[in-house]
Amino acid sequence: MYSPRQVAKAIGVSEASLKRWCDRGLLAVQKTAGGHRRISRRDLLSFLRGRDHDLVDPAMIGLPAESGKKEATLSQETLLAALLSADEQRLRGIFTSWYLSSKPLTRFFDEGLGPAFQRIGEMWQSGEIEVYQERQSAELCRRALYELISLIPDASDKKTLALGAGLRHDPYELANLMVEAALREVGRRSETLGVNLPGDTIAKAVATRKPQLLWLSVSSVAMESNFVTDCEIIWQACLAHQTKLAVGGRGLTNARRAKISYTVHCDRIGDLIDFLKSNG
Amino acid sequence: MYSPRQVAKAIGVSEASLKRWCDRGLLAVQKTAGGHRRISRRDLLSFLRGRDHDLVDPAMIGLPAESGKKEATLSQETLLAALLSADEQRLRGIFTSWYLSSKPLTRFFDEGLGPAFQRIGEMWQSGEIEVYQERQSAELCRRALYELISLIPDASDKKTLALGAGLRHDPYELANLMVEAALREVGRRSETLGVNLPGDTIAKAVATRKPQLLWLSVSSVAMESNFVTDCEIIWQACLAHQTKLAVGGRGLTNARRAKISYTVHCDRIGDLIDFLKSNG
DNA sequence: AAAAAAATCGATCAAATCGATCATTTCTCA
DNA sequence: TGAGAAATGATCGATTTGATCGATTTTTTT
Repeated sequence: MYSPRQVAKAIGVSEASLKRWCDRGLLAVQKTAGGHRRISRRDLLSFLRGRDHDLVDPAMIGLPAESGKKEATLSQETLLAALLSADEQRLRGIFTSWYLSSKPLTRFFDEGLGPAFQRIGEMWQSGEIEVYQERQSAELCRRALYELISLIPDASDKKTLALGAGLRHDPYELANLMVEAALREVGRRSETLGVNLPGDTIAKAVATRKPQLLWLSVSSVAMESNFVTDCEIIWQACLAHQTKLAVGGRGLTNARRAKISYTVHCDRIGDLIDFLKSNG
Repeated sequence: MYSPRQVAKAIGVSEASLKRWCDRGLLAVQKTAGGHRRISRRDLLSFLRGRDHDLVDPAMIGLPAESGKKEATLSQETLLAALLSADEQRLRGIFTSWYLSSKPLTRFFDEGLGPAFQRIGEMWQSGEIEVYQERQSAELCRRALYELISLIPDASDKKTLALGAGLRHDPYELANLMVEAALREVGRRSETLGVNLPGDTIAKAVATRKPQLLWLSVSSVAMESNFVTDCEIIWQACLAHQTKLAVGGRGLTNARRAKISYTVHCDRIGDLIDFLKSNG
């Protein structure tokens, strides 16, 4: 069951109008004991059909609107299905409906999308799925993330800048995009430099752009010694420009962490956001 | 979604005229439950594309100031400047303004964007710019291309499918996105599998999805022998499923071409589109 | 279970849009 | 060129929309 606010956001009208439509009988509603309107998925759909209203996304049905713990696991299966079947429409629907639910994106990333891609990675390595399915999933996900980012209003805080980057031989872009979306959600200006970058050019970027934060995503490390050297160069640049260095990612094992310097380590994207909230 | 007033101001006509155009079906509209007209961005842009109205006030509909179609020129300097300064807004403006100008996207790609990136590649290798600038340019370009693709109306031809892919150790994604946009412009359904793909999984994708066309973009080749083997595997799969194999890209030298089989070689994206027009 | 936080209620009001009408401008073609 | 047709822009009262308010209900936290 959806609340008037959710439906209003989903189809891009004001809450007031939506309530009036309900009261006029254009959209069937059920009421709670206390008199609050609740709209069932079926009624919403038949309303959209009848009005030819494929406004924001008809795939809003993709995600249950219930709250509770079932939702995380549920959305994971839905997510996996959409990703593996290369169903772009459905995937975008899942993204936007999460965004519209006003729940923090970090939860979606840390408990939904991240685990889903971890699972896809396992399936790929075990041969359950084809490599191209993994790649196309990532491609679709990237598109959905770009769309999501564009949905989030521009940063309120124009001054502080956060940069995201990935090191050499580390092609996993999604983490950076998720971080960008999460940062933008909390009103930070954020840009993604890209992946597969040598350490010294990241250091140059820090020197030139002088970000308040640099986010380094580590998913795989090709050569251990290069990794440590790159991190050291970056760390020195961050020190020189009062840039905070946040590191994280599946590839950042404890052993590797011990060898490098950084301001903060974040296992999950939520950790990074929490860190920013408490440290300016 | 835009209201008639916003759109009227944006293109500099009276509200009354705009409403009449909607009612005559020249501009697709959706109506709210209360009967007010709402115009989607995509519908508006495809309307503008077919007529010679210019965007008097692009800001009215949230487009970058450079979105007027009169400004659609193929100035490489402008493109380069926008890319190297990481000016996303400006870049998007250049893209949309070209799209609105009704000139074929292939020209924009073959004479504008492609050469610009060739130039950026040279600047990167000669040390004129930093690696991160090259990567961020590509990142911004990817975003602009995604937006462009989403602006082009859905494929009219639902049946035929074209797939795009890049081989192992070949991370250049932009070509595939440009091809996807160009194919979509001429009404073809098109998907991008991704880059850095082994040959056998591309072959599997052909077997599973049975596309009418497979586009293989070659920008760099790491190991010559792998390249030839991969191409052969793919070619066999294409033969088995009546899939046409189109190859192209800067990395496809004459020497390499001689060693592989394919249906057609395309130096430019325009060549690929021309080939499709004459060969079903 | 109680308290705190968040969401929704119903009502009101200014602003925007509706459809229709009419004068004016632009286009078409003899 | 000039008459008729067609499109445009301006205006009207009626309706719809979006924003806001304090009071109430729902959800979350303690």
